[in-house]
Amino acid sequence: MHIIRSVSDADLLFKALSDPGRRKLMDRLHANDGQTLSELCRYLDMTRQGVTQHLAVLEAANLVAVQWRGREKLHFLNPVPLQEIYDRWISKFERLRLQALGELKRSLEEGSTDPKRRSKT
Amino acid sequence: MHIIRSVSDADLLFKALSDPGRRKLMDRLHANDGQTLSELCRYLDMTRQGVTQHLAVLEAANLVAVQWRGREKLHFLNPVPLQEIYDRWISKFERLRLQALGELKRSLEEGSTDPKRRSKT
DNA sequence: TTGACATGCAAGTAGTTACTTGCATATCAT
DNA sequence: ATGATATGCAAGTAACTACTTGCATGTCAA
Repeated sequence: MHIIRSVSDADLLFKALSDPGRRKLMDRLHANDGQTLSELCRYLDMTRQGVTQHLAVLEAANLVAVQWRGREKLHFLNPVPLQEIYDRWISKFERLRLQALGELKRSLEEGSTDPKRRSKT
Repeated sequence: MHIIRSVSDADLLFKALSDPGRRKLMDRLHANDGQTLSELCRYLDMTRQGVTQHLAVLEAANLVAVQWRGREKLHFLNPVPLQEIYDRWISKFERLRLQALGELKRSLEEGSTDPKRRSKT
């Protein structure tokens, strides 16, 4: 008995990026934006339907936008959601990282105590 | 018949971040680093075992490090892998984003053509 | 030493995900 | 018009994920 799952923007975004095939599609579009479905199929070892479904996930996460040209579907990257990941997740933890680096440096200079292993006094 | 799934570092990392409960744990640790398992359990509406398993995924992705103090298991954030996401995924697409902003600005100033919707001539 | 606390390990399960196959539809070129 | 191309939609399935329950183990405090 699971409770219902959240479907926030962040969820769609991280879920979309959690598959190596989808990340590969992002990479291929980064190398050459605006490719058709058939073109993108060449890079992945699966059926066209599989690729279609992966692209649909990327679209749902707003990482890829499509534009029709006749019978062809062109795919374009939208880098904005990635920036949101940075703002929400990377930059927030950046301070912590620099702080940890500082502590490491300091403890190395002082020569002894590991900053994480201080006793409970 | 699936082929075997990749288990690269990037995969562990994105998979770890793809669950809202695990992201919540990261947030709680960000607010207060070094909490025990029992403390972290208070924030999530699931059994201790569920939380344990989520923390194990974060550990496997190297996002959380543990340290034992008697019978208590303390959890500490490691922000370094997040930086790797930035280097590999965000910064790479940053140029594209700025470029798109520039094109948008230009096309707004010129007043007419949407840069993505140019005809095939 | 005993009981309460903090945690681990193993097995079971419902729901989700990542595919597949098969068929239908629209567009382009001749 | 006809065939080749580009794609969509629906249903089926194996593997995976996110949990749960039950029991075992180690540590602390009186």
